Amino acid sequence: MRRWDTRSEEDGQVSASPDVEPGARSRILDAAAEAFMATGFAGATIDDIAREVGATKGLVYYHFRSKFDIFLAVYEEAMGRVRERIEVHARGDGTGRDRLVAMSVAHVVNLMEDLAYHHVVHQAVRGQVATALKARQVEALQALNRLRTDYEQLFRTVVEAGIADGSLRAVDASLATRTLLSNLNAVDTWFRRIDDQPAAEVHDLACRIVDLVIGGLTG
Amino acid sequence: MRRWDTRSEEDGQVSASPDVEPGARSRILDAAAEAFMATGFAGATIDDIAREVGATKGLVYYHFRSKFDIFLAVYEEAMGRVRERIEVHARGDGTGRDRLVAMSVAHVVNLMEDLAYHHVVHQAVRGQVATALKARQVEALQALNRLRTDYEQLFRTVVEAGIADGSLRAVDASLATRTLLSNLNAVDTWFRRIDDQPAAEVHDLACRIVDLVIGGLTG
DNA sequence: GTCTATAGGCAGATAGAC
DNA sequence: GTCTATCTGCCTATAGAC
Repeated sequence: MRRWDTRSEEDGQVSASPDVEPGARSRILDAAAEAFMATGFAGATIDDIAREVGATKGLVYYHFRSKFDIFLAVYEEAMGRVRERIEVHARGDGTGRDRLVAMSVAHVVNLMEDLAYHHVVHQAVRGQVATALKARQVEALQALNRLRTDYEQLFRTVVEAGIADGSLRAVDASLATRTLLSNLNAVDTWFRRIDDQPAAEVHDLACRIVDLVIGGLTG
Repeated sequence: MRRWDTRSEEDGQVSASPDVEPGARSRILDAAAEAFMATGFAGATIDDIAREVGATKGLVYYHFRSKFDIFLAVYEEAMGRVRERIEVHARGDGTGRDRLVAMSVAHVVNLMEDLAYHHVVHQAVRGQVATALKARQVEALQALNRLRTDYEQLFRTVVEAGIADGSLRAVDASLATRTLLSNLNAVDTWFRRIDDQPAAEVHDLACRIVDLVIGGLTG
């Protein structure tokens, strides 16, 4: 994937082993995601981000051209991660309903684990980003929004399959998909991960939520 | 209810007849809600709000002490309106499910009609407000958050009633209520009212969404 | 690569004219 | 009541030292 935001090329490939110290770029992205979640894109300052990293502005501007470019990079990272996690479940040979449940659980687990990144996507989707954008930034943003639409399309295909094979009610697939995804995303309103909360607990909660969202409240 | 935000007392009571020109205060609140929705609390400027009203900063600061006080006033207005609309449906003699559906439809219709006000509540709940707050502002915010909690409690009571009378599945009432409300609120992510969209159409859409949220996707 | 210093602009808030 | 003018501080972004 093309990179629009980085100045240096130092960090081009993902670290091979998972337990090496993450590069400055990754740490900045993590810190930025947290800051954007806490006070919104406009409310977060570069100093906030730098402080969270344990550095100063200088570092941040060495790695990114502007605050909005950081936002774009977080957005891209978020979409890449969630897409990768969900895709496997979209294929598979269960009923539409089975696959939809698997995708939904994976989506919610990812949301819970990457909560701050998810919030950034949320802000992007809502369009709550208030800067005078340069042409290349508009382009990059649109490209990411397209990824986001493709992602929704993936869910829609499975919803349609479920209706066709009788494992889901015959509802309006378009409205149902949009409602489903926004319902799943709504978890970010109230969920806050407790320190050291075990993965199994997170997974269990995600399953219960998906059961409520897909199964409904009625018997 | 105590007023913390207004300097003048001119606008103390709501206009008796609905078709008089709304006062400056109301127009500022409407404009502020729109601005906060568009770019977030931090991103919106007082000049944006004033421009939308067709006035200048001076007017805004005559009616409100600070930007955050405007935010509080919008939040209060939003909670007052939605509470009033929902309360009647919580009582009534139907099953828990019937009442829950009625409340949910009313909630979504209100959300669609007061979309911008709803977004402000959303930001408040997420805590995406980034100012150094004065003691009296913290107090006011907490009071409104309490109203918000009470509102959720109203739904929870009905969910519990529905489980008790067998009209709803035996789910965890606390998680179900939180999920239900955040699902309903998630409509604000994608819904945008089309100009002059008739009320009947809005109501119909709300019913279909509530059917999906409460009834689920499975047969 | 990372820091310090600072330029430059914007926006919240106030004072005072009308 | 509403406007204009202005103060003030903060925040993005850059320049240049180390």
